[in-house]
Amino acid sequence: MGKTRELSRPPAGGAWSAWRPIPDLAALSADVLAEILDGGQAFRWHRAADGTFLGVWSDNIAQVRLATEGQPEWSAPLALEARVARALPEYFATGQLLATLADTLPWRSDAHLARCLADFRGLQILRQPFGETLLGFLCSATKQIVQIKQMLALLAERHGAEIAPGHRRLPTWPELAAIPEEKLRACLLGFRARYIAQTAQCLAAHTGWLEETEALPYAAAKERLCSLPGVGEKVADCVLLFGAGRLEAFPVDVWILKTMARRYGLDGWKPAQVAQFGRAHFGPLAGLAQQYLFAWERRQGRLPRPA
DNA sequence: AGGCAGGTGGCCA
DNA sequence: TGGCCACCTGCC
Repeated sequence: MGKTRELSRPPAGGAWSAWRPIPDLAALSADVLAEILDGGQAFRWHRAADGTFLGVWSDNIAQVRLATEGQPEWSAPLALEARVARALPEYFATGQLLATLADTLPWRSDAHLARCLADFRGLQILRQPFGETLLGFLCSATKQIVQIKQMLALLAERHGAEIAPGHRRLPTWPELAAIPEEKLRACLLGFRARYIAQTAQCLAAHTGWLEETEALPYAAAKERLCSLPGVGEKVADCVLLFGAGRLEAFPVDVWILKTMARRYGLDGWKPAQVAQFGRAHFGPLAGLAQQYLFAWERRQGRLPRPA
């Protein structure tokens, strides 16, 4: 194991820093790490054959892997090392102490939730850059993770600034506003290209709109997000959960609909009803609970797996 | 080979 | 409110 790791070629990006532990992040299983980085929260992490993940967010690039004891560790291109070191704690939301928080979920009265928590201990909700999270979930309509990743990879490759040799960030919203819809469409976006183009125009017309929205309380922030073209309740909740740390957001998509029907007997319930049930049953950490439920169903093979 | 896909918006009763 | 359908097109 150690040998193949040493023999495998480092990715592009020039010289890479030495591996260091991610501070304040407890040991994880490989399954849980994969759920965090490649389970539908973020779409710019790619797993190499040896299990190492390579990801980009804002102007940051990092590799992440598990040391032998399961301790997550990271490495960055030397030129970005200091910046990444600063950005990592926020991105992994290590200040949230979710392992402790998760204990306040109603697992004592919910046997299914209890086994999800036990099996995926350490599952973390990322705190991604708000604008990039919005872009990612605008791409997500009726697409699976593999394809969303493909769209964003193309957007970055063709329209994003280079941040290290061989690596490009996602285009910013001001940059997106300058791209004709046709060029967006060419990045495999399909009808989502129009949503992104129109949203970019909205944002360009209102400087500071995103930053203000991110700072608003949950309900007000969600309402504002839903006023953007292509953003409905589900997308807004995903953006707030994965891009703003609003753990009370409980996105309801077709999969959570199936999961809740199967595990909680909610057959035939409509999305709005399931959302209300979720908030009432799971409480202020409903979004975290949801991520555990997803992890469980994916392992059962009831959810599409990322490539 | 052809349907389907991790939503949203618009239109109709 | 509630249900239905178009929207793009790459992938299994």
